[in-house]
Amino acid sequence: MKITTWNINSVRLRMPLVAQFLKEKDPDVLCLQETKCRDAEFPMKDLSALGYKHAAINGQKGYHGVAIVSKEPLRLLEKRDFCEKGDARHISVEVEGAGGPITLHNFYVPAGGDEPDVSINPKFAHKLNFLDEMKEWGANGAAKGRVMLVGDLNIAPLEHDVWSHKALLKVVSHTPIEVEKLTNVCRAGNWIDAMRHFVPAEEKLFTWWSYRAADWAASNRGRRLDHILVSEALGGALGKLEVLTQARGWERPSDHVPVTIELSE
DNA sequence: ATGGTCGGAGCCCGA
Repeated sequence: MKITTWNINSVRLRMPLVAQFLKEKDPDVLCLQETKCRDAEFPMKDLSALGYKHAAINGQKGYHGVAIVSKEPLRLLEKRDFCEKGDARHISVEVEGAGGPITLHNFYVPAGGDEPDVSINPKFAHKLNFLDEMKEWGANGAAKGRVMLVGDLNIAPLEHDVWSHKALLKVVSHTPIEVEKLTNVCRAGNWIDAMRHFVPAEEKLFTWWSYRAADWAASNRGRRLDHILVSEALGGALGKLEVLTQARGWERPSDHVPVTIELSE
């Protein structure tokens, strides 16, 4: 089974790229973040025509929004309102894997604004609170059984998850406090970093490149903001990883690229 | 030395 996570930055605008991706890579399940539209505006007809007839959608007007689409049936489990702000940042489903049902969580963690200081930046405080709640949620049983957590976590935790560790120490997404919070999330749920299972920690690994660079590929100032975590029970099922870096060079791209994992069971 | 660019909404905000 192939599962892809992709921050699409407006699913309506990017639907031609989604179609191109699905035709080329043929994943079983696609998890999207930043869909930026209400559920009624989600391009379900286009996706259905591509063979993705099953969907679980948690959208809102203009901001955030997550969705899971699939070739095989999905069972909606929850749309959890972390931090109780009414943001559409989580959805979970059950999907049938070769070795039994899998619980799949799709997250869009708050970006956190520009200033890494909770006393002057409420968006940063929201991000840290969101991560604390994720930690509690994982510690209280969410990571038990066959569970996968994917999405844009808006944190690049390791030194080689950013183009320059030193230059980004005070830049939101790579500050020590955020890295510590995400590390605590992983510890509390015994989550396995599936991407780093395949790519050694000493190797650069990015999923996002800013729109502000004149030439994203030449400067290659990327960050690994998108993640795939699996519970211990799925650790042995990890088959293959593909980060589709070239998608950043497509016509009118998202600033994030699709990340696909294969599960053997 | 510190902009630079997107998307969606509606002439700014969030990323």
